[in-house]
Amino acid sequence: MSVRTRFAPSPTGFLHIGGARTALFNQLFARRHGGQYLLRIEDTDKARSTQEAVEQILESLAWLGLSPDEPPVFQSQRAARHAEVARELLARGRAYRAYETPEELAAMRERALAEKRPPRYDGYWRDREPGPAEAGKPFAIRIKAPLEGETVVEDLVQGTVRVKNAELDDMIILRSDGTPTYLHAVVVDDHDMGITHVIRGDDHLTNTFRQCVIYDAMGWRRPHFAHIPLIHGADGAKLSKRHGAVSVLEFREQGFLPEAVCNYLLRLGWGHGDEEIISRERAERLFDIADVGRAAARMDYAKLTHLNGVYLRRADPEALLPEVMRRLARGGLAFGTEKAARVRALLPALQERAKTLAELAESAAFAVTDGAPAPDAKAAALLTPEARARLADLAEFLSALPDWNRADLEHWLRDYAEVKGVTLKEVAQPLRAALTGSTTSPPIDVTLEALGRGEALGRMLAAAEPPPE
RNA sequence: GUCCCGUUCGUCUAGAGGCCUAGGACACCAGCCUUUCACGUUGGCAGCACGGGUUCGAAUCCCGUACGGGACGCCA
Repeated sequence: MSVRTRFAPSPTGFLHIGGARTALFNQLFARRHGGQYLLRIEDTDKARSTQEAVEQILESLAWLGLSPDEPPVFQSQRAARHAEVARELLARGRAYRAYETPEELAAMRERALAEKRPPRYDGYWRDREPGPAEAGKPFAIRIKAPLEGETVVEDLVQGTVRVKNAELDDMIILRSDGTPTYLHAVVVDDHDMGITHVIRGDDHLTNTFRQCVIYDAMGWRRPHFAHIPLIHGADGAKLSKRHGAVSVLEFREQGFLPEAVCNYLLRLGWGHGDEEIISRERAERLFDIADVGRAAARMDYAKLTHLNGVYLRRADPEALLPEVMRRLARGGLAFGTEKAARVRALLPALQERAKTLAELAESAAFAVTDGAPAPDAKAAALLTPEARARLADLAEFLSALPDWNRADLEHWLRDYAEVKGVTLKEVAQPLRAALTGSTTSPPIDVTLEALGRGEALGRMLAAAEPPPE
């Protein structure tokens, strides 16, 4: 049987980074085994599910290259089927009608907790026929869990996990309003979708036993299960907003590359020897769910950022250009083709120095301003009266160059420094301050060339003037 | 309260009884490279949670303890 996996988020909010990893593992596992990776939107909770969330999840997955191999299944549209299976279980005597109201059950649970007993349903209606008093009363359908023995799950990640059936109670599979509960809907859908491997967060591990009851009652073959650990924040607690970015789209906004995010997520909880940089293609060949660790991993933004820098350096500058332009334009900088050309010329040198697209755009900003940006404190300190005089002199010297290209510029700059009896650094740093308003930039020859003769000389002369008081 | 799961440098991990005086990566510190910043490079810091077994030999196997996480809903 061909492998089929699925990612099943509920659209009650944005897709967070932990969900993305679950999706990634599902896709990689399916690809590794030549199978399909599907998506099911678990939107049975009408009150909390939103269309915006659905769209955000789809967009997040698409950005990460984790779009499913088949159109997504919407759980809410399968309600009739869920009810049908519940009725079948009832007909087969594997489930029964229970007439307690939600309020009564809540009271029972509270009492149990107060008496320090496990809050389990007592099975009151399990072997009882409804009497005249129940006629017309709403009822929920509960499944009959086995009373003796134990349920064993061979989890691909967690290993053999077993629980005594006495620990299991008869859970509700169909609510009194006819809608299915989560546990029930998942089993029916996974079965109908032909899911062979359920790969999900380990917060579902104990749910698995209860789902097995349904599989067994229907006589359905249980899928293989793999429960992967959750991602935690830097402090070890469940990942949440206060730890920084958690939404996938937030990472995109902050300028992370999808390949870098996936590579990072892959290495979180999984490793292949000492390899750190692993392409998607390679991951599809190497990934084995059995190698995933059993302990929760902590989100490390510093490492993600480093990895992003690696991918950014390797990226094709032309592919990066539109996004950099977009960010510059959004930053309120208007510019035409001439300025765009400067950015393009600078990009290869800039991308070596940036860790994120946000940084990249920021570092390119000086090229599209009108004249040099106002110097920052360090740059201003470099523009001493002496340095300004030198800039004027240097501008005159450079204006005489027959060609304006990087190689010549470097040559003549070195020559100039030697003639003046100063180090190249003493020439380059004030020049950098004049051109970029900053003490850091790509190599000075590259910067000069990218700005173009007119703009570069103009900025030098402007900086040569005494600063306004 | 009951049940389930986990624990190797600060973080992510390699490690499947001798190859481990525990390897790599990020972060951090110091040096080198250098026109700045990055990159690169050299070196450093730092870990098998604890206690018992088993064994000639344990990070690796077993048991307990501690600590962390998760589940116990007519939520998903």
